[in-house]
Amino acid sequence: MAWTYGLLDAMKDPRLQIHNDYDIVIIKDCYPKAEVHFLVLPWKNIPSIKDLTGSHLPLLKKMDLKGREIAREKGGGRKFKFGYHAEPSMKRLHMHVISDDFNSVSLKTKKHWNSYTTGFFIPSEKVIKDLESIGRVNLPSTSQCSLNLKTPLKCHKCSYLPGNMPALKLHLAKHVE
DNA sequence: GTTCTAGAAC
DNA sequence: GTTCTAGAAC
Repeated sequence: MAWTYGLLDAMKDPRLQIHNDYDIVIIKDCYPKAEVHFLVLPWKNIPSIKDLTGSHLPLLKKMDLKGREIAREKGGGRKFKFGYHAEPSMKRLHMHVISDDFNSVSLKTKKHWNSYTTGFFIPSEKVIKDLESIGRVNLPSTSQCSLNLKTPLKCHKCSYLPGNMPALKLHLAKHVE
């Protein structure tokens, strides 16, 4: 499927690049799911989080550090999440740098929501800790991933349980103000 | 990953 | 009748 390789073109596009050096690039997500949403990618051909080993630690620590730096510089004081999807749809390892308002017209589905707010989202710190301790990332199983994505909607900041996506989006607006 | 839309849910 | 979601896309 051609669309799974979309990020390989996007990361080369200077119009999307926020930062670019010899081993990593940071781009704006083309369909941001929050007010600020960047992707940190290595130039090295690492297809997915499943391919990571201890040898990637220096690179992952740099991606983490640069991601936090960009969030500080471009985040306008917003709070951020840093991490990876357990089962990404697109090729090339990419770390999400996403502001925790989730205020975006591109946030449309339950899958979108649950991919950032359940165990489907693997924080960057955990990826690094797993590689340091066991030399690989301990990921949820395929069935655990599927359950995470189908979990009933829940607000990430309070106990509110929205009945559907429009209700969630109305509720999120209250946390922003 | 998105777009589109049938039919479920209300 | 309208809103919303889930699944196909050759």
